[in-house]
Amino acid sequence: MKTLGYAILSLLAQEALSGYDLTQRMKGRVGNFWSARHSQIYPELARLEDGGYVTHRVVEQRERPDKKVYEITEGGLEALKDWVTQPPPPNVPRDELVLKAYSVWLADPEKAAQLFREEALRHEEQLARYEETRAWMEREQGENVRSVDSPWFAGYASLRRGLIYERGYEEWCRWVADQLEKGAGSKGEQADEGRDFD
Amino acid sequence: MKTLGYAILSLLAQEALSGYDLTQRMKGRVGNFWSARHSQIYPELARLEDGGYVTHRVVEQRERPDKKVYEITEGGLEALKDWVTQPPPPNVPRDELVLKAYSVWLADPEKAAQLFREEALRHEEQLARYEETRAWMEREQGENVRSVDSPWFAGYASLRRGLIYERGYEEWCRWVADQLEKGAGSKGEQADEGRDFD
DNA sequence: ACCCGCATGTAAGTCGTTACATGATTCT
DNA sequence: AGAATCATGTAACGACTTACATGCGGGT
Repeated sequence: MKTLGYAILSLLAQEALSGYDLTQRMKGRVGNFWSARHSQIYPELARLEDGGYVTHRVVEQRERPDKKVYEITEGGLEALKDWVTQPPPPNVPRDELVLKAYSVWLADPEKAAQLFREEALRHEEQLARYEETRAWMEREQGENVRSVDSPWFAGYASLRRGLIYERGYEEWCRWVADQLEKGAGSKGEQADEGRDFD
Repeated sequence: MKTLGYAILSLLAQEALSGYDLTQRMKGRVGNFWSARHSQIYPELARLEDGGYVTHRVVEQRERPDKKVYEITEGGLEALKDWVTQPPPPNVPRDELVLKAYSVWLADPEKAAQLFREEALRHEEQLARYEETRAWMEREQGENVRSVDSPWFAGYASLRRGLIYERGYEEWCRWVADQLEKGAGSKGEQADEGRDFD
């Protein structure tokens, strides 16, 4: 099974969901480090059902179209459990901004600094959203968040990765922007201060 | 043009290279946040040449097969410069380990802790490699590294992203592993100490 | 003789995105 | 009447990976 399948099972392990619900979740918590569109989700659900990992029942709704609610099976849960502790294949992150940084020596420093300041803002905003979620989790789910066998702990753990990631990203963007602004204007001018990063 | 094209131009902006050379570079410095195989590189070079971004000349070698050495053109350099300061499309990082963390409540805590310790080691090692490169850069290229119009500065900047990324990743892995070990053995047991992350 | 590094390509297959397609119900 | 949300699918296309394919020269 591919990773998308496990991503879906991860969500279904917590609650029964329709394809539509799953699509919404894939923009949220899980989606911060794994996203998918409905055009991927529906066929994958069919494959999962084929493999016996999930089952569905049709729920009729007044005032809404009918929906198929998927539930994880015993087999699905077993497969998921096994997968969790298997070492993942090495991950080479792709990041276009870092690639741009690699060619930033060619650019106008002021324009480039602006780009990195804007990106810093993006990540600051995302960080703020994460912090809010974190505060809410600790306030409302403080005990669950510390129980390693609770889904809250797991959600909190992946959220933490987001926090660290965004912090680091923002810090980096600002550092690049600072350097570009320091060095702008006067050609080849060096730092007399600026002992950083230690 | 797609990102891969700019990745190649980024390297050719610093020196003329063959497809084979580019393939090697794509596992190295640039490759830490953008990688490609030779099967992608050769066709892309042909497209770049078609678009007038690069030219090649055949270099005959004794004791080695002949090679095509590619050089960036004026047009290629302009395109690259323009691209550098354009805001990149939003980047949703995919990370299977974070996904595993999201389902870690289902797993055996000891086994999971082991997984995260192993991953922490991976990132510690990568961090050490980056630190080595950084030390070398600062020792041998101290002045260039601080000149925003030098390729060394650009290389240093992207390296810094790697350093921050790996530090954050390692820290996160260890935190997850610690939590799992703390909570292992006694069911639903909580933290009395462990005020962390503030 | 065989494998490794240099060197350059093509083909098949997988994964993901964008676009196409349909239809109900609620809100403005 | 028209847009927005809920709801489920398929088709076409693009990017990337793995595998196929070839050939020279040097080291073991």
